Amino acid sequence: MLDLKFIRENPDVVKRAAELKKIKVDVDKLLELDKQKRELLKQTEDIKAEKNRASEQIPKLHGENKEEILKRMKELTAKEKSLDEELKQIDEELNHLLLWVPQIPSEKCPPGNDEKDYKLIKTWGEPKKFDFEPLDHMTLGEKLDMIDTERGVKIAGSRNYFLKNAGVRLEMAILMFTLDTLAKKGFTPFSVPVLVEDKAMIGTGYFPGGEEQAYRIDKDKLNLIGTSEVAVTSYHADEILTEKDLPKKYAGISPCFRREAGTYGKDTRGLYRVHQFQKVEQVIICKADVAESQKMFDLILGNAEEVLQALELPYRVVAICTGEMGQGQVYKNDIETWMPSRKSYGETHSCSMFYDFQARRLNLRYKDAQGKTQFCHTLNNTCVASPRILIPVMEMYQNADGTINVPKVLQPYMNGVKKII
RNA sequence: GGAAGGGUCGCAUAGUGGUCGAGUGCACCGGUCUUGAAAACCGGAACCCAGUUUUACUGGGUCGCGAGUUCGAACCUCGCCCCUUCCGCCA
Repeated sequence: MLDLKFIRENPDVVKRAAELKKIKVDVDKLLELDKQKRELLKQTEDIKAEKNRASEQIPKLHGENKEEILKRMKELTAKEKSLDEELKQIDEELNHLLLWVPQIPSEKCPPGNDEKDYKLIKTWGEPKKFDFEPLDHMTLGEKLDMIDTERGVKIAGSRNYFLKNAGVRLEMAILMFTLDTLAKKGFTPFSVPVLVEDKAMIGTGYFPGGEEQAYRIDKDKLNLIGTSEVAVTSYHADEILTEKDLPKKYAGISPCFRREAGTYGKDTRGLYRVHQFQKVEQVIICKADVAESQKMFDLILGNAEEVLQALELPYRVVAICTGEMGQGQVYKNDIETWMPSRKSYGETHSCSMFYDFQARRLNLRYKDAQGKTQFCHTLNNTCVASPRILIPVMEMYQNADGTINVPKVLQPYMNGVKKII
């Protein structure tokens, strides 16, 4: 959500942002409603002020004077009621429109509409050259009895899977290694509710607009989260934090659920695109300062890179173009990790900064050093997501005989096992 | 799921229709006093919206949320949410 004052003063900037992000929102209508609202507000507040003054007098009055003023009060109340009704309608419409207004993308974002327009920021490591014909993670997983998608689909439909045996242990090892890495850097781990109310989905910017991507438990009006970001960023909603307690560095771990609507027929083989996965997510809540936000962005991007480097997986970092950015994002980088079976880099991480977009929706504030109350800035980045990360791990570490070496840093998390056979 | 009790400015509480413009205690911030601290005393302090002459002032709103009764609601009525205790069920 943007500050209404900002929209009033910069309508063209807002319209341009909506165009770049391909979001349909009638800014002129919004400003017209805003104007109407303020006019009505003035009228109803004048009436309320008169009523308040009269209320003080009434107990002191008697007889005719009193009858007269009571009559006047009745009239005022009737007028007030109809104005309030009108105001309520306009306010509802205004708030609805406001929820669609996008955050202004940073100047640094490459313009464009799809992956072709991403800008390469950096690459790390070299795609591996095998001296044998490498297998893909599915073939390896079936051979080593680590993955069973056939039965996953049998009981849960397409894009579902079982992990088994070393598959389970490998996933848990990666998650625990990542959580430990973050804990050492002062991140507080969170295990979160995966079913949340609408306000958390709206607060983090997923609703309205993302309803088709979320599983919905209608009976209880709850939604399955697609990322622990939703719960962790909402953790301090409606609170006023203190500047000296910022930044908050949080690490959420949770199962994540995505309907993958509109991706029919895309990435159907293997563990790349599935309905349920596990993720360790970094969430930052910091003071409202652009330089501080940038610093935090670099920090959480660096943390994710550090995990990939520890796993010795080649990757690259790309800047996402405006047309592919979310409504609330100011700037976004993806990390793509080399996946031999795809013969390309595949998205494994997504790092976003929001400035105060989410904080405004969540009513998440802090008192600054001068004692002024301000909206916080928020950011988040994947630290690791499984099973997608299992694709490069299994494929990069495979041997000619179909066994898989366990990355060195994960061995302590696998009871010292060095090789999956 | 059933029964009872409860939700007031950080915490604890007072408040049963107008003087609540929400009192008191603790905690907090500033000051006086003190070598310093404590104590004592004095003062201050929430949040949201609108407007203006914009480091300030004025008006409006906020006692879990929403509606109703009334000239007027923290207070009365109804609905909802949440918490506590007991019973039932249960990983």
